[in-house]
Amino acid sequence: MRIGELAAKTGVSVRALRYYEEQELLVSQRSPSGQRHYADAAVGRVELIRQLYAAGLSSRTILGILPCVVTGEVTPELLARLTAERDRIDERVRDLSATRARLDAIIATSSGSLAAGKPCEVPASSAV
Amino acid sequence: MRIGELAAKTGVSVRALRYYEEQELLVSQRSPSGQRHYADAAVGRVELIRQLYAAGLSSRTILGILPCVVTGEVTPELLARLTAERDRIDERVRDLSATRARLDAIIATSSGSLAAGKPCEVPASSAV
DNA sequence: CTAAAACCTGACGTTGACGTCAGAGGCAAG
DNA sequence: CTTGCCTCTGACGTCAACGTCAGGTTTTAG
Repeated sequence: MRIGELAAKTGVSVRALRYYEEQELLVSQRSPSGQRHYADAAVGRVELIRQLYAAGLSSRTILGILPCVVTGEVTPELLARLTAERDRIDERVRDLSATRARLDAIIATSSGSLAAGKPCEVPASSAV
Repeated sequence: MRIGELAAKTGVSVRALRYYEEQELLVSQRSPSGQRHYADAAVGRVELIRQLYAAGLSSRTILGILPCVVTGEVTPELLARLTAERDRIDERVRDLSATRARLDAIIATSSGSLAAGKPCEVPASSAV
């Protein structure tokens, strides 16, 4: 398939796909005229790239761990990198959960108060 | 306290603190000569700002919800905003957890294989 | 055959949260 | 008083992940 079709299938812009190739995250076969052609597997590949971007990894980092995610060939060094990224994600989830709890506490108390027509109060932990 | 001390206490750069003020996230008393002075409460305030930034909110969004997080005064509109941001965080946590699981699966199988000296294999869900 | 649609490369523009530098003023210690 | 650190206000620089535009080629539909 050509780049437009891949873009349509993945919901990623054509520009982004060319950017991924520039970053060596994605490869393509070139036709004699220079047009990019992709195998069906490219769809999954792009989705994987998007997922890792969404997890906050940079293109540089993704480039580092992509080979082993794709092939399963894992050197001890790659394993360390994977573990480091997993731990970073864990930490991020903890941070997000803490923030979520903080917002949720405000939502819970204030929506209750609003419903009851009472003045709003908020837990001391939020008072700054 | 002056800006350098606040920076030291919060681990945030002086430049960042001035940026927060520019974004109206943080206020300061000015001395006659124009120097910024902060109350002790500013430390907690800066930490709150950092937490919200870390949760992926923009300065614009933080500006929108800060008043109610601080004072607990919540209008229905603010409540909607809070809820929207909480839901965004939830979604983000789900995405991150999915990615984490994917990395973890690779880590688990490959580290086992490495220990056993066997060739590495990876779950089909990861093969792209 | 021809026009539209898709593709190419190259290069500059964008956005957010600051970093960094210039030039000038403020403030406690010796 | 002056040395040295802190602070001030601009204002330009940075970085990532693309967006967008220009100018030209290729493919496809009729």
